[in-house]
Amino acid sequence: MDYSKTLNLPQTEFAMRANLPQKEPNILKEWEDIDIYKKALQKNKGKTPFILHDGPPYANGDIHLGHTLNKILKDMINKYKTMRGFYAPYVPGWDTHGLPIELQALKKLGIKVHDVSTIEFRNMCRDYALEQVERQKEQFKRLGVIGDWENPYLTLSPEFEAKQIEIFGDMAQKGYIYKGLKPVYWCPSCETALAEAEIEYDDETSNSIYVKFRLLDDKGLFKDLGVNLNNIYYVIWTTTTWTLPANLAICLGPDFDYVLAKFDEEVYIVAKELLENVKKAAKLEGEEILATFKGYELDGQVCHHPFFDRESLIIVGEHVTLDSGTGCVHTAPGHGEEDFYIGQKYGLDVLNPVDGKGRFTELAGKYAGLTYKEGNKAILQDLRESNMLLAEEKITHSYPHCWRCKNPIIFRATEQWFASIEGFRKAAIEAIKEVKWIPEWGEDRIESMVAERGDWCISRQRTWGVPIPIFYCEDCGKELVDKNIIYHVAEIFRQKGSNAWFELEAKDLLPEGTKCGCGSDRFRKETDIMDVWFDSGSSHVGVLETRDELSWPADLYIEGNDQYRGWFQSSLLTSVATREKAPYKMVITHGMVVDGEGRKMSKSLGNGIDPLDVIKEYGADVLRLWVSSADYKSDVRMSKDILKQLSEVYRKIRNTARFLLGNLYDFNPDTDMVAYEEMNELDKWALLKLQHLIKDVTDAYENYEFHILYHDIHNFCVVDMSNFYLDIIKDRLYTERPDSKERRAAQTVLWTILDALVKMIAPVLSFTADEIWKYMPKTKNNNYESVHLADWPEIIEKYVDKELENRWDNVQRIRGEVLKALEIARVNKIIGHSLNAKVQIFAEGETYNFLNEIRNYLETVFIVSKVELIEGLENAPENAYKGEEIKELAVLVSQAEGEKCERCWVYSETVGKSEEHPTLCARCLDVVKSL
RNA sequence: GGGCUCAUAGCUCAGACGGUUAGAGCGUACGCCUGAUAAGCGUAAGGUCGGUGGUUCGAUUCCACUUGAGCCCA
Repeated sequence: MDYSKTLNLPQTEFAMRANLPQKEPNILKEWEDIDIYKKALQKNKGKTPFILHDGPPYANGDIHLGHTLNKILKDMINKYKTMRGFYAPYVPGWDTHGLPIELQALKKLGIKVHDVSTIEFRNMCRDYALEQVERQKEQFKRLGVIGDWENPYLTLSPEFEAKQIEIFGDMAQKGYIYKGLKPVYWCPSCETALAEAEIEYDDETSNSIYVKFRLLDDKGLFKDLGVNLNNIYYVIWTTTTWTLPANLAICLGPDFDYVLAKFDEEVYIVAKELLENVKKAAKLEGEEILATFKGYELDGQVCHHPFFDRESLIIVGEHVTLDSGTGCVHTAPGHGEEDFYIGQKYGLDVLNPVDGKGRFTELAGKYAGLTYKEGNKAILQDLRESNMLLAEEKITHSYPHCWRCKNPIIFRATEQWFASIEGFRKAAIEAIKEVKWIPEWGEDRIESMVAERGDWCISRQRTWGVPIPIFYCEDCGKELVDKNIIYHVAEIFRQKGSNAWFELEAKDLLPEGTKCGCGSDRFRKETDIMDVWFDSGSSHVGVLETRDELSWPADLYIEGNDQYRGWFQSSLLTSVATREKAPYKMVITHGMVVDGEGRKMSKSLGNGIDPLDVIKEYGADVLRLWVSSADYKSDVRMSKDILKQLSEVYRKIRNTARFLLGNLYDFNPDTDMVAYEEMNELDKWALLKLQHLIKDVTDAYENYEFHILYHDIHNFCVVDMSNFYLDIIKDRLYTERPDSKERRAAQTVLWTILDALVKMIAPVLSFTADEIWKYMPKTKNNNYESVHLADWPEIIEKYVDKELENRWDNVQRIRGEVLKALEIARVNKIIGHSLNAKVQIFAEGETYNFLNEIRNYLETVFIVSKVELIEGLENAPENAYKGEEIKELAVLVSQAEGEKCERCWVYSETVGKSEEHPTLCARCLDVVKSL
């Protein structure tokens, strides 16, 4: 007779092979069909809100692992919060303006900017951006991210633009917006500003010159040197002669040594390390070192400009290097970015003597009218004649060129709009302190960045963006910066979108009857647009304040650590400037995605991994598991090996769930549950372990430490379940009567565990959890369409029995010793399967007493056919295994006596006693008879 | 060059107010099972805690420097 038919073997349709790439899209479809996002919101309507505000990715290109990490983290948080009963709306967004989209749109259509009108071009950019949004949206959805995909936020939407303009208006009213000069890349032949992405580097031959600046004021530092001050010169080095008219300072490295080197009558100040370099260039020798000073000691001295009747200040800056030159850096804030920033610090003017065509203006005095190239020659000649030129050489170096006309470009100060940070810097730093930063060092990082940053240049000489809503009087040229006018423009944008700025004339954009202070009513529009960081930095208002389901401030922002300078900061600045508070209560940062060696992923290294490929091969749940597995506070690694490991872990969790499902095929939790009090110790122990797991996993979610719960869940599946509890209770599940109390008790435990487990993995393995959910038996009042709509598992305190835990810790220790003894017996061919074994345990003292207490569990827990407990170690034969960890214990393994029961595989001397069922043991006989 | 950050077994992570042989799981090797079966179980091997120096009776844990890596800036 085939007794296997009388066993309760696992049955389930839940497939062992996940086949996620095929299955996930169907689950997505179901979510969409039931509108799971709306349902989850509906369920928690009126409960405490939790607002995670999405940082908008840039709408260009396919998503990469960085997006993947970011979006899945957000999704795990939202799903967890939803299950905890929070009202957690998630409105994803996109950053849709900016240069890369301009460039991509042009490239895609194969046209040049001037081929089309501004409006046409802006519409093309918009179309391109929207196309990219749709593309990325599908990819994000495929990751299993749930949110309001039907209605995301876009920085190009009229409502958003209007809000942004209003923020600008509020800042303007508080006096934070001003116009100033700042150097930008400029092509004199195209007469246009260039962005960094529009620059190509090419070799160029230039004059490399060493110029003397005569000392005017030594601040008393050199008075003991016995040198005529008129003979002391700072020597600078430059390759852009034409920028000398704009020189306002000489910058030294604060910690470098500077020498006063005397050659004949003249004394030159240069960095000690570069003296040889200067001597070589100027063909000098035989110096006398009069003194050495640190750069910071010389700070504040004053020189005379080499050819203008003007001063040049000695300053210090960290950007000075000793790679080349003299260590004394010619500083022209109008012609260099570093020079500009250091100039801001020292309060220097931004002198700009060059016009848009690259010609010197009147500010350049005698050179006015010359092009900068002609100026190069004229200035050089003058320096030679006035004996201010110490040396000259020709050098070939890499120099920026315009990508369009291929001509060399210049750095030139132009008028730009700025947001003054000084006005609200203190408030910003106060606001930072009110925010919870994870990791904690984030607070120091952003604080020091805000403390040290310069003013925010918010204007861009571009087309695809939100216009700066400023007008200029046609008659007197004065700009009109007025909150009411700006709000008026905002309202027009709200109705018509920002294209209105380009479609309408100034008078139609202004409130009726607007007049300049000079009496004129004729105005022209500003042509610059805003920095895209101002766009996304306005999202806390543009999104949180415009949607009924959201509220300001956000509970959480979570982005990569590159956003301290980006979105975290731009959001903070616009928020503090207009609302005196941070727009977020908590900020979490994650690291960047790097390869298996910790190196950044790049095309050239060929070490990149495409999430879309991973989805095709493994499925999105494996990516989600990856996100949960890593400690995202530092950089997160990804490689083929890591993927392999993840899929193993996935498999283990899946198979554990599958085994639980397989043994619940005939279990109805509404009618078959066994009360805790009626369970045996082992079952109670399993429930105890589950309580620990719930506690640890919940804590980990609360602390946003997903890698902790990843390990907890995996360890629970492997150690507590697979290796121990599940292995042990197979016998009971399979061989007892289906409806016996013993089997129902085990099933009650399995069901309780599966129910909690599936909920706890749902935020991570969102697809798999829902698949499991579909197959598992559910109680009437917990029968949601999706696990994502279910409630979080609760800890049941009475299951947390410390004494039970100690006892079973002890059982496990003893089991460890027995398993070693069994393994030795296996190696010696005494047994194969552990059920072949009879185990004799010799013990004394506490150990013996304890074993005696749990005597009835021993066969079960060791999964052997027979255990004999014998008091007294001295009774153990020589060949018995001596406990390694537990000295009061020895184990002797032998082949079990009796016959192997055909049904339960336990060896028993009762086998053969029945004539009807000669191959069954007594226990199975009872069961079979009763069926 | 500057600011911030990271560095524990092949992998992902624990750990310690400084103090006995630094833990887990996976992977690997070997074995068992064939009633979780493209599964399951067992045993074992694996680390001079990135390097150097210092503080200390004692440091992987504290300090300094250094190497490699990442982000931002210059």
